[in-house]
Amino acid sequence: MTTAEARFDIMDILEDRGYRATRPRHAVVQALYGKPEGFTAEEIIDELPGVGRATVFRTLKLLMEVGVVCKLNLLDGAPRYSLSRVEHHHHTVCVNCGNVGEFRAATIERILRGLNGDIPGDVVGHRIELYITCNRCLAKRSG
Amino acid sequence: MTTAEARFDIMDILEDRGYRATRPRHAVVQALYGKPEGFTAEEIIDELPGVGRATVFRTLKLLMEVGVVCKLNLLDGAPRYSLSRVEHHHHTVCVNCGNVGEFRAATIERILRGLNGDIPGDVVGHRIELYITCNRCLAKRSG
DNA sequence: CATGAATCGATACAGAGTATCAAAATAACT
DNA sequence: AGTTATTTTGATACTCTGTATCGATTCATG
Repeated sequence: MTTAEARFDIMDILEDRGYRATRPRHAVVQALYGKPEGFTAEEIIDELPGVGRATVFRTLKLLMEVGVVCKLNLLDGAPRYSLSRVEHHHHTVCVNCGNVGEFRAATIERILRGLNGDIPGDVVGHRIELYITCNRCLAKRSG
Repeated sequence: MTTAEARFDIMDILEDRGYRATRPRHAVVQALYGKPEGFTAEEIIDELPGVGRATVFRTLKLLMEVGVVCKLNLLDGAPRYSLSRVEHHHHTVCVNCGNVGEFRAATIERILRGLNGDIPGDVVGHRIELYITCNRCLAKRSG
């Protein structure tokens, strides 16, 4: 799937859910494609001076609602967003530079489902974050 | 371990690391023992009018540093703190009432360690949150 | 008890996100 | 195309969570 195609896919998802495919939303979605390793809301706001601050946050919230954007926290709690590439996944977060990646681990999903009896309630979801030092930061450090 | 003993343990941990066992810190630590299911910073601040806002946050940060308090986020991102009872653990968070619990799952730790080859970097830590509807909320809902 | 370091409280500030609301864009319907 | 109803937008003020600053206080030590 190319970037352009993917972008229109996302706009289609919004329209399918009854949201309008407006110019500001297009702008935000397009900006996200330049951020394969995660981004902050402020980054997007700065890159799109024509789009209001509130609209950027509203659009990110919308995209999270429809499942194409995830929000996560760096180790120090700083918020970071990430465009989802695969359906169900979890995140690696570099503790050094903050870059975000995705990974899947079906075994873990299975274990978490099996855990249900040990948990005082009904499991409705989960979140896993792997904190790493990414290869780029490792290289920089040794080089 | 009783509450009182545990409380002094925490103060000991602080002293062992070179921090002073002051009256405000005692007050915060004691307050946490009344919150077995998690708490917000604001709750503690309100309960301890004699302790300054900044000091409560400073103490929570200190306690996180020495590993006896964890900070986590509800599904909506609202921050919540939790006193740790066991060494390495993860959290259950009720999506309805926000109560926090702990669980351990050695199998998952093992899998995550084994994942190292599939991850573009060095794994330095992880975080797992199980979102649940807790038994109390289930009971309320059906009752 | 004097001295210096650690800690405190008050307060101002910062970062991230939301509420409000009038104006603009869009869709739907003649 | 023109009118109307609805959604969305941008500006701005505000909230919430936490931090920086700084003079005053407390504490450990000699």
